[in-house]
Amino acid sequence: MSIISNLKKDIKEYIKNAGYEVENLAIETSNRKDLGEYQLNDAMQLAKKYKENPRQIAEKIASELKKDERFTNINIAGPGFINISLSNEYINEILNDMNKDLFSNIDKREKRKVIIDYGGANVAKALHVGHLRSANIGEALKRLARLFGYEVLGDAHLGDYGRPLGFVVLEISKEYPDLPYFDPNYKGDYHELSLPITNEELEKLYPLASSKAKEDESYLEEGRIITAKIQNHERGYYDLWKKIVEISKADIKNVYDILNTEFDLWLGESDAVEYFDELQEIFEKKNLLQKSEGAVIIDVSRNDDNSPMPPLLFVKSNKTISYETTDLATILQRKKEYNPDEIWYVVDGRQSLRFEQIFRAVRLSNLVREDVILEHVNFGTMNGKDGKPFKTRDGGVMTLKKLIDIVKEETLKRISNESIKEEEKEDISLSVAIAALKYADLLPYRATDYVFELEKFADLDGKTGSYLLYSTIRMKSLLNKAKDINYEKANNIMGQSEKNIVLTLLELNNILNNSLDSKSLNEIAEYLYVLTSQYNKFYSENRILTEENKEKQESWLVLTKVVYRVNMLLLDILGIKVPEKM
RNA sequence: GCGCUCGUAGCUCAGUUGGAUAGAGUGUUUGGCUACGAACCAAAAGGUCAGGGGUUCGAAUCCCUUCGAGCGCACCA
Repeated sequence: MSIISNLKKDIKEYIKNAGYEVENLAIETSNRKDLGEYQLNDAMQLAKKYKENPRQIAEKIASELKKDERFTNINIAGPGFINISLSNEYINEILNDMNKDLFSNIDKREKRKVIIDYGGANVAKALHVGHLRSANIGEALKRLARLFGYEVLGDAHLGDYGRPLGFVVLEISKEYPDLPYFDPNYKGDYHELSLPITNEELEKLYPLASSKAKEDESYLEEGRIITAKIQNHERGYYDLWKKIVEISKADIKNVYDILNTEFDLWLGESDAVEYFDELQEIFEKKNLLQKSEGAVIIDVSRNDDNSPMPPLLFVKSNKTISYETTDLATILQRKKEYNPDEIWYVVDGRQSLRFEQIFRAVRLSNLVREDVILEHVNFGTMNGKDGKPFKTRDGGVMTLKKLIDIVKEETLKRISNESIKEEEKEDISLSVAIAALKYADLLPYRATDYVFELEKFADLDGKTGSYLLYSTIRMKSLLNKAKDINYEKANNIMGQSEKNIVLTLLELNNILNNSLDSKSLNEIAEYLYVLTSQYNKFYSENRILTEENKEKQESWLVLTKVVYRVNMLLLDILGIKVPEKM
């Protein structure tokens, strides 16, 4: 068990000895550091429950706490706040314990199998800034859950099955009508053909087709027909579509690689379609399918709904499968192939109604066990400064590649370290740029609506990814220079700056648990900054390598090592790689 | 119209199972490199927590209300 959990358990015991029972201990780091390091707020809450004077309760608890020599400076203030500080001996003990084994200070959880759906990339469409959050949050949640002992599969869940693909194929048929894919007499093997179209060209086709469709009804109809042809696996069209997916997937993977985002599964919507018939059977047996306006729908409304709940569209009136149905089929697929305990959908919050419909349909049909958790891990919408969906200055979409390039240019300018060779600068500036981007993206609370500002991401001073990298690299550099010094144990952590760092380290387990519970990374991002800036303050106040008091030096090096390792752990969870130098 | 989310420093955001004096970064002003890496450190200034009412020992946090913003409301995925 982690030190902090042990500590809480013991305090609960003291409260019990004083004659009171608490479920969740109300202890937190004090915001009155002049009075104590921790504040225990249970006395006031117990006063209501036991109908006693809170000051008297606090007195009784405090006298129990005073028996423990780990605590010092126990005092009572206001209506019944109990202030507690930790003894120097205990502070040193905490640090040594973390140095011995960092991971034993993180409370593991019962193993669960989780699939996280956090891709959202669409075939033949460039990844844009809107995909950043999904990738960053999903990837970090995957790593965080694994730290706690979960078995996690990340799925890219490619958008490879809708009308956009029909439009892209339609547009190719207009521009390259001579391709064998459109020749009904072609008998050869499509697999061996190479498509004379690059990914960049593919990405331009859908917007083009889409704008044409808006003006031209017959063009729209052609697109619908082709979409149906692909969905019906019609020879030629289906093969061309598979080729497009292949080209596009390679490019998407490339960008995800740069973002340190690694999927275990690269399934797409199309992979779930083979489960459609079985899905339909399940819903039919339960009598859940109804005909309405030429479509097949599922009524997912309930009597206690306080607003109209639209039905889930199962099959559209043009006989194609809706997005929601594809998701239902995917759930069936996941159940049969992976049998997860939980599925998390890291998707923009604007889709919450849709997920509500899907989840209701799952429950109505008992598609999965009742105890399987399905959760829409929603995140805030990305807008421009004007509050409208983000656009670049010329009104276009900011692609992720473009954004990465812009930030990389900024970081390149900042490299002033003379020991860095020209040929290393490219890699280093990219690493720093990715760190800056990911950190800026993960710092706000997950569900907060996102105001996208280029300056916010390109900023390299203050509370940024580059600050964390710089500081962490500096710690590593210091530890390297101290490698001939023998240091194993801290017993001289005395100064306030040093003690504050250990107190922050003590919070690690709480922070990680809170993050997993809220499925938001902002607490970890904030914690990294607090820990790092506390360390930097300490660093600027002391000269470790030339310190003559060897006990002090040894303690400081242990402290540096633990902070360094915590930083490396947390940066890894956020999906941020640390370069050797910068 | 109905529903969801929200309104905190000039700007961008934390803080919401109710805790003491509401925080950070940035920007502004100022100080610190002959230094273990100054992409750093220190300090100052900056607030009616959108307005009003309520609940209680205590409210940015919970309830009611007004104003304002964003999003969603079956055949786009």
